[in-house]
Amino acid sequence: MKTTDTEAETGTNAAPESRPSNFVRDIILDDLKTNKYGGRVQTRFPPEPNGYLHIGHAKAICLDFGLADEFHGHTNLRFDDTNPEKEETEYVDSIMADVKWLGFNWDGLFYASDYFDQLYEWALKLIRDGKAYVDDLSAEEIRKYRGTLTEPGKDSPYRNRSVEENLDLFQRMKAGEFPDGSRVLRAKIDMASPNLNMRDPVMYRILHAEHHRTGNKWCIYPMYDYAHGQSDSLEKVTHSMCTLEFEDHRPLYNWFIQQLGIFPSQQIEFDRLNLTHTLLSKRKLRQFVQEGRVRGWDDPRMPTLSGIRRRGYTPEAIRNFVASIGVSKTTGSIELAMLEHFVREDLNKRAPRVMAVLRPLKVVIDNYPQNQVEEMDAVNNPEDPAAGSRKVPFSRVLYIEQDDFREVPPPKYFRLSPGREVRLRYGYFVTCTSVVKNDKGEVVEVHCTYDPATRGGNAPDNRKVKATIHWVSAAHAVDAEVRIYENLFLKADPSDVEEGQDVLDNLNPNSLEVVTSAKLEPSLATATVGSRYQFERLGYFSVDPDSRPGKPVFNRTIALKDTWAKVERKQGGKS
RNA sequence: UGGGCCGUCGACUAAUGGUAGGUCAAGUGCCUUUGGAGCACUUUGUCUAGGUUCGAAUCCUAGCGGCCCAGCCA
Repeated sequence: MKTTDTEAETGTNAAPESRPSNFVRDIILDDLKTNKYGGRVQTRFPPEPNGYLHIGHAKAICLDFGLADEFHGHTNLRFDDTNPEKEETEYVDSIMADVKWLGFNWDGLFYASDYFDQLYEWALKLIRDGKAYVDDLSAEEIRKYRGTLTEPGKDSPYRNRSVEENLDLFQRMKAGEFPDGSRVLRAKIDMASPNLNMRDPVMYRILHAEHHRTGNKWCIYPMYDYAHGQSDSLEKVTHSMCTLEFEDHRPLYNWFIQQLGIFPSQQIEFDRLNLTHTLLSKRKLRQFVQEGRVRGWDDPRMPTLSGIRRRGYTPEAIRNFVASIGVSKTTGSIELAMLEHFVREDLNKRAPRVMAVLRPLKVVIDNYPQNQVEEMDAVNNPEDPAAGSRKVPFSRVLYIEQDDFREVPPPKYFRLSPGREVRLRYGYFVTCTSVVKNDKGEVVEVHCTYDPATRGGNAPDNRKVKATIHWVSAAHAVDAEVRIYENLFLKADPSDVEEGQDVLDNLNPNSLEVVTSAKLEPSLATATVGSRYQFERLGYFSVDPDSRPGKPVFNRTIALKDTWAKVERKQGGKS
């Protein structure tokens, strides 16, 4: 297993000693010390191909691959494809693409369905050993016989069939002699166990369904509990990490391995990722897609890896985020702000700066020569001198952001207003002299004068201005569509719903805002799909695949921190 | 109300019987040709009650609180 080194990774591989410890690493360290597995570390990432991967899976991926990597071990990608009714090749493909994008390469590529023959042989063995039996009870009867949380279950009347009869029936189940749901194969364990998973769990069910890989070869399919541990064992997995809800399954995981006398993989459970303002449920996400609440699995508002990739998040940011949140067994919820911090941190280092105006307000510099155009020098990235500089055209008519002008400036507002001088970034100092309004009284044009001595943005007399604002030359501007996203959920906990409502009622109706007439500096005319920029003073933006020649489409990845917005909020909102 | 797991700043997480620390968030100041970034500083924490111990966030007991389990899903 190796991580794929992407851009600007030099020196960011933190020294192992500075890595915060966690209980999973401690277990591995201990196993290494006691030579439990001959010094070997083998993990696996085992998604079911029934949907797209989301940020929660990123935690598992980073853990599975990262821990193995740390101890020079190996990691397999294994598709847990034991339920043909839910699984599709489309999902297999997207999962592989997402894992690679995150920066990981698997050693072995496996499918639980690779093991169907072996699993079947092992089932025959368990039957012969008197550890499994065919049950004719219906699903509902099985539920009734199972008992409850507080009452023990009852043995099925079919529990004590002879080995011969069980063998015959199970082989005929496989041969397709019985309809779906008519019989199951169950492990014979303990109907009175306080752990419901041990009350004779179902091993095989009859499903006359086409499997995305094995086609119609099988009409009986193993259950998760019967397939997972043995799959781990077959791959000689040493540390099988999964989420907390499988804790109660561990005794069963161990039981099958023990009865079969096969390689003893060990299951270790950790807390799944929960993020505020975010829903991480494949089922719900699928519903959003199917009901058209979002544009697809890769809608930039989705917490899927394909969604956040399209939005402009980087794999490095996600890996840093996951590393920072740690691993434990406490059930909690991480603030979205934490994720956003790592996205900004990474983008700040790598994203070239450009000037773009989202909501244009026309500015005319009255004393600037009518047809003059100057090429101003602009730094591409103040965080990265190697990024160099570019030329940006300056002329008499410009666009600035509507927010950067106020006819009546509120307290602490430093930007342009009548009589005030500000700096046009990389341009000149300009002073507002007058405004033009439409019949509704709205300012539609601002007139200024400039000081020719301040070319580039510095005054020879050292006078200061309190604000620097960005601009785009009207004659040179590239028109663009910009999509601005808000959280899909305004509530920190999306599943906190009123009586009789569901999460869909919590969906933020304003999660997408499309700005159709943004003005970009001309260097952006050739921006390639997927490339990321900082629009100065606004945020980070990336080029969407919907872009067409001459009409780029940008997604706002995330806004810059906005101290003014905070000040304004404190003052009681916009005036 | 049976079983399992878990309780450390607002959030996440470290301290492995010996100085309660880090990151995010929040706040203050400095700096600034991005009200960005950066730098410095600050606030707030061991669920409760007993016990063991020279010493407890850590071990024990009880209580309280949270999460998970009654699919022929994973």
